[in-house]
Formats: sequence, structure tokens, C-alpha cells
Amino acid sequence: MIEATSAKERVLNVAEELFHERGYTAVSMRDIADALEMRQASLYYHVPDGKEQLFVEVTERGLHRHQDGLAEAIQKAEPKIETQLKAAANWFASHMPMKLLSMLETDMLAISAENSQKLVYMAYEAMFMPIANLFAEAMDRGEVRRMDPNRLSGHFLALMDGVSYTSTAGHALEPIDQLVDDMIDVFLYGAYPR
Amino acid sequence: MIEATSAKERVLNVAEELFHERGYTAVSMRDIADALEMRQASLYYHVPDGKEQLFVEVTERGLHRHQDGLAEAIQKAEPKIETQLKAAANWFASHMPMKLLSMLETDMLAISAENSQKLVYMAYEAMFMPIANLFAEAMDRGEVRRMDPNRLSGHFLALMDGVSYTSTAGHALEPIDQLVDDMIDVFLYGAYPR
DNA sequence: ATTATCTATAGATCTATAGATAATGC
DNA sequence: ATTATCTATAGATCTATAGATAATGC
Repeated sequence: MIEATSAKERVLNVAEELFHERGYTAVSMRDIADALEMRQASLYYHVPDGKEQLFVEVTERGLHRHQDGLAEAIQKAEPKIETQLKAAANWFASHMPMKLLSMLETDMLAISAENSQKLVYMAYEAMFMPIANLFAEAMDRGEVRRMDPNRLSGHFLALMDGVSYTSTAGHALEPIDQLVDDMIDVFLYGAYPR
Repeated sequence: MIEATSAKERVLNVAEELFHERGYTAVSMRDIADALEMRQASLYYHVPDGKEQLFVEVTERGLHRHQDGLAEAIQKAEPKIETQLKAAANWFASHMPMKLLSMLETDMLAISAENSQKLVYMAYEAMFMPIANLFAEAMDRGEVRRMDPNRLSGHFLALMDGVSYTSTAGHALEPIDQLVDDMIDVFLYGAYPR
């Protein structure tokens, strides 16, 4: 079998795009099936447990992809916080603007508590923790001022989310790399004059 | 009539809470009516044009409230960027953690293009612009380094959104004021050692 | 007369199940 | 036998409309 993408993968890909765009509740199984040019009921062959399972699988897959890609991007960069952050941010930016916050906030309330907990924890592991570790190490090297690395990670991801939004929403006059660099500059040096 | 809140206001208040919590599509007219202990159909007396109108009214009211409250908070503060930002941030934080980004991203796609455009513009006027003006003035005073004030405003609001989320989601060990102060400190001085 | 509710219901849409069908793989 | 689709449909839920009812205000 030299299929580029299996049928299941195609389902996950389309579902990912739609869920990401409009959110869990706003997307119906019908919408997904339509986009795949198949009948709504046919989706249940791939996800017998239904819509919530589909969402969970899509999100898990996406988070694993983020975890791997992010780890690789960071590891490839020289161990200097600015370079590492740029690598991380550019990876985020290129691999689908994440909207982490909005996902965590709204969609999680529409699924079961168990699934929600699992996904929130995976998001923590995939995105929050790696960045926090980066800061902790940078602090040990004296590169970043001492403070709670978790808090700093939260700030960085919030900024990253903002950049994603800006570039998605069209009011982006400049390429995303430029936006990312600017953001990191403010993050590292602050808004006060140097 | 010495009513504290009119029937219409009660409807808007409950709708605001639910929409804010779970998003536009995830909340049904039934949910809102149930929370008000009235019948679903009765809502249509207050909002004859239905659910979308209700959402638009709720959001407009909320944005106006933000516009006024924010303007007042800023104007009361001494004209020093740090003090002004703290005033702005604390106002945001106390008057309902906003989730501006998530609202703009997801909910706007579920309503008509006209309404969406109107609300996005109102959000821009109510939150984005006042903060951008703050920065522009601070730059003139030499208090903030020269750069695009709009971009800076975006970064600040993204950080604010992140703080709102942190404090909402329970993983807040500290009072929100503390989180806000920390955030502003990073924003102004940067993550690099001073 | 106005305000604010109610009951009843039409019509659309949504999730999910049951069972048929057809192509490919052993 | 497995994979991947289809048709048909049950049952729930959702938005919105029509028309009745009752209390308060002029």
C-alpha cells in the first residue's frame, strides 16, 4: 500500500482543520463528512465512539506533533534563550497557529471531565513544560532573571497565542517571522527603553 | 419602579455569563432560560430576533462597559505607564476575565459577517485602541521605547488574556493582583536580567 | 395598553445505530 | 475476511412562531 494518507488520517486531518477553525461545538459530524465528500454516518466507521472521540484523537495527535516538533526545534537551536525561543516560536507559528488558550478554555467544557483532564495535561506536557524547562535552564546559565519559570512560560505562550491570532486574522501587514522576532524582543528586553 | 434590575437586564446578565463561559454555539436558548427559571420561548419577548441578537446585545453591552471602565481607570491613574497599565490590567482582571482573543476567534465565525465586523470593531475601540494610545503617549514622554504602539497593545492584551486564564483555571496560587503585577514587570523590564 | 410570562408546536438539525453493498487482500 | 463506504431512520435537541394568560399602569 503506497497510500500517502489513509482514510482515517484524512478524517482526522479534516476534523482537525474544522475544529481548530470553529471550535468543538460549532462543528457537526455533517460538516466534517461534507468536507470529506462522504456521508455523515460513514464517519462512525472510523470513530465508533463518535464526535467526542474524534475530537480527542485529533487533539491528542496535534499535541503529540507539537511536543515532538517543539522538542526538536529547541534541541537543534544553540543553547541560548533567544535562539531557542525563536526556534520554538517559529515552529508554533508555522505548524498551525495554535490558539491554545481558547481551545483550553472553551472546548474543554464541552467534553467529559476525564477527556478534558487528559487533554489539558497533555497540553501542559507538550507546550507549557518544555518552555518552562527552557527558562529554568536559562536561569541557571544566568541568561534570564530569576523568577517562576512556569509563570514565564505562561507569559511566553500567551504572547505566542496573540501573534498567532494577529497573523491569522488578516491584520498582519508583515510576515509572521517578523512578528515573532518583535514579540520575542519585547519579551526579553521589555517595553522600557534600554 | 425601584427595580434593581429589569427583566431584560436579568436576561442579558445570565446570557453573558453563559456565553462567556462556554461560547456562543455551546449555549442554547434553553440553557439560558433554564438558568433564569423561565421557559425557553419567553426569551423571545426580550430578544425578538433570537439568539444572535441576544449575543450581539450582550457583547455590545460588555464592550461598552469595558470601554468606559477602562477609560476611567486609566484617567484616574497618574500619567506614568506602569501605573496606567496596572490600573488597566486590574480593571480587566476584576471585571470578568475577558478571553478577548478566544471570543474574537471562535464566536465571531458563528454569527453573521455584519455583526462580526461590528463587534470586532467595537472590541478594537474599547480595548485595543485605548491601550495603544497609552503607549503612544508614553513614547512621547520617553517612557517607553519607540515601536509600533498597536503591536505593543496587542502584546499587552495577549498577556492580560493569559493572566485571566491562569486565574480562572484554578491553577492560581496567588491573588490576581500579584499575577498582574508580575506580568507587567516582565512586560516592562523583560525577561533578561536587568 | 403594556409588560412579561406561559403552552404548544412546526421545522430544522444533530448524533448515533442498523444493516446493506462493494472492492480489495489472503 | 477486512476495509470503507452507503441508505434509512430513531430519538434528541434546538430555534423560532403563534396565540393564550395574567398582572400592573394609565
